[in-house]
Amino acid sequence: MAALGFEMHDHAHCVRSLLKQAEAECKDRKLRLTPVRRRALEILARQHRALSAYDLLAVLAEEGMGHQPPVAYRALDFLVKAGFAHKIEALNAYVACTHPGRDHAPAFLICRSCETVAETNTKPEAGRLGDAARAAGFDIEHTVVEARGLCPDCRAA
Amino acid sequence: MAALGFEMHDHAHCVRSLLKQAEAECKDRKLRLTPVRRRALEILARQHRALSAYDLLAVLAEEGMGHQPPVAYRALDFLVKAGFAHKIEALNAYVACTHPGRDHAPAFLICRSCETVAETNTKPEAGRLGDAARAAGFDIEHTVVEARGLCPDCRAA
DNA sequence: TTGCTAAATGATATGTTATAACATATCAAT
DNA sequence: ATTGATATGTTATAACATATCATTTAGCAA
Repeated sequence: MAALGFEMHDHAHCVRSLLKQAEAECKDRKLRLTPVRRRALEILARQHRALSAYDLLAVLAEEGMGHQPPVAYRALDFLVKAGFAHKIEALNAYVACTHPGRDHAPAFLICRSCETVAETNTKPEAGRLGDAARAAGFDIEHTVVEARGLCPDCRAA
Repeated sequence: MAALGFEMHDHAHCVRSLLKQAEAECKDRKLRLTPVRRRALEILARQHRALSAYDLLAVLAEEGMGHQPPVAYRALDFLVKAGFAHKIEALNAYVACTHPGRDHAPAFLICRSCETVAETNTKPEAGRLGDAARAAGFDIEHTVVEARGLCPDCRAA
């Protein structure tokens, strides 16, 4: 599974398909992709970068969809719980999920220069963390795996 | 390398040895372990839990070592840069490093019930994250690896 | 020992991220 | 139509973090 986000691609298509997937999944799971939530996802999806809740709020506000922090946080909360977005803990910011569908343990490559965020995934059970957890008798419920560094383009420049 | 923090141990000794190591290393590296910094490290080290900057500040303040946020943040900044403490991104909080010595890529097991934090370490180059980074041509400079879940004691209870 | 410099501290203010609390609106199933 | 559940609007505040500038202290060279 390669990382997404550092390569050129048909971005409009990428956004559309993300939205479509979300719609389909909401229908399936009887979740309500309301206008604010839909728009929030679209805003996140438009860029392979993390937006702070307040960045998102500013855009929503421009479009008359709510001016108060809870508007953004509720939408983000929904998207994250539904698996359509992830929080980047190291940035206190949020990205659209680019590996839609089923359960996954995401991991992120975050460029410190252009701030592009690429999502890939991990197997929490495997590797050193899994070993340590097993050795300690610790039951892992959720993992945060984030790498900061330089993406190929920024290294070149 | 096993995780530390979920087992009984001579904690007073654990703190003393941490402080000793920090002192020695500061001498070596010509860093200044000033009273506030030393006390901050001691406060963190006393518990295998993460403290917020404001938690730390409250304790420092009780002891007359400064009442304003920058006091805590400066001390934490020093300790983190020196490698004597780590920030837990998922908690916006800080723990004393229990794997003293230079350069390491720490990983944490965080109990959601008792909030104990155990430190272990990873090899960023290895595993799925390393694979994804290599595949993408991404140069990793720093990693955040944190697992939330239940520690053995809390599972038993 | 004095005076210089860099580092550390003190102090005020402000910026940023996140949630509590309560009122209102909308939906969806009787 | 009434009810119960979910979503939104709105105000206020909690929690986390940094900028800035004045002052003090430590380390060191003349």
